[in-house]
Amino acid sequence: MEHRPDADLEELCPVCGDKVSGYHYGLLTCESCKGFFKRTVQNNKKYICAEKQQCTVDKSLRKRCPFCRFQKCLLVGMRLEAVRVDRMRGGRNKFGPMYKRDRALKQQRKTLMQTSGFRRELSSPLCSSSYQRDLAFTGDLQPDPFLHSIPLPTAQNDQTGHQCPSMCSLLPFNPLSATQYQFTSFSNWTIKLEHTNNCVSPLGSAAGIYMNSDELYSNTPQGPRIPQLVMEFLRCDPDELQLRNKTIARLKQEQTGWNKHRNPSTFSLMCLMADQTLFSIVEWARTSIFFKQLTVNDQMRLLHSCWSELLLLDIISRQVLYGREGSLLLVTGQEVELSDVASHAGPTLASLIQRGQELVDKLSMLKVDRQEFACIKFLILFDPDVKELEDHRFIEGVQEQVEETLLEYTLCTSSQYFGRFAHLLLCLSDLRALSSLTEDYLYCRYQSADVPCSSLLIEMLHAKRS
DNA sequence: CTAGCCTTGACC
DNA sequence: GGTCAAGGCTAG
Repeated sequence: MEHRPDADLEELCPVCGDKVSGYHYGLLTCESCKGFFKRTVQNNKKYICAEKQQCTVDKSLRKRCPFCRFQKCLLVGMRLEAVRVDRMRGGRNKFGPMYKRDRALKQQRKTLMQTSGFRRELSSPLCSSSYQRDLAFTGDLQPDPFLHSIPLPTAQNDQTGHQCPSMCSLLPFNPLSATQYQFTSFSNWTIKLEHTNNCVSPLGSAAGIYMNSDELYSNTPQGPRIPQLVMEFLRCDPDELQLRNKTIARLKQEQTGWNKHRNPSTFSLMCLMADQTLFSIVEWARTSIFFKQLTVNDQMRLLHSCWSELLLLDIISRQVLYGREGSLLLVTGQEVELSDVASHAGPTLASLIQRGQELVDKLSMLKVDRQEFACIKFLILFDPDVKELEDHRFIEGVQEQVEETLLEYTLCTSSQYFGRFAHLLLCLSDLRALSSLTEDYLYCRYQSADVPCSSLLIEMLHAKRS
């Protein structure tokens, strides 16, 4: 891809939307906002807003309210300290390397977006309808002995009884809606959602997610410098052993009702495991950075939109990280031979398993690690294309931030392999296509009354179709 | 006061 | 010597 040095200038000024003339005081802005910011800081100007400090700042209205204009300059990340106290002209300041890095990142992202077709509208060409119709739905994974023959492992730290609440009740009412926050400090991270006039930020993104530049990376003495946000994602990640124990406890509880009649089908067991995994996914999201700042409505919309992608990623990442070739590692810790699974599945399910396995192979070849899976989960969750979001801008900002973080991480850990990020995005496209097919399949099974009732899985299946 | 253009000078 | 983000200048 050819590099055009003036490609930056195609962007719009984050303050007023005018044409960008270059990097000024920390980020790409237009000439007039550069001048305005300089005059304001150099002359220590104090403005007053005649309205409610919420004036629109765009190219035509930027002169109307300097107070709101300056607030917006700070909000988008213009740096006070880039204005020189001594007024010395020319030369370079400490932000030089930052501008350089930002240029490289922007260029790389642009290239990757163009080449990988990452955006959802460009991906998933096989989604649902046409492809699904070609695969005749033929029903069941036969109730076969291979799963039942493996004793359920013993749960450690046994969990107490299970309830099956709906997702809404799992997401507690959030007393402060996102837009009501001024600042929400979280670890080293600050998510800024309203105007404020003192922030520290290198290259603030549109959502206003700010970090202290000294705290961008973890300080591991050996090995690659891991971006701090990746460490935060890892911290949010659920513990595999806990999930295993919860699932086993749930299955054992369900088991008490089985013996009276006959064993449930393998498919029903799989649904129960998926259902329990969904609970853990909701719990993960609910307690995760950024997500817990959203309104409950937005939380529900995001989860209803991406549950199957997260569910599949959970299964697939387990195979990549802990699995053995030729076998399927279940969330319970049980291992079943893939050939057994495939031979008992109908053609639709067999084809889904086949495609899933191909994705596992791809990701295994890439040696995708826990850090990358953790980032990908956030990429999936914060999907700005979801309809009717209340805080679309914030969600879009998180998405951009996570993309940048994942790109940085891949460059840190495998600089010799430049296309890693693009490969990961391509795998994500595959995952999206596959999850859509899987949803269709599950919905068919649900309509045939094959999916066990009163489960989160069913709530999710309904959500997108209602 | 605004904003477009000019000058400067450290860094590559 | 070229680049480009600082500060400076000035008509409107």
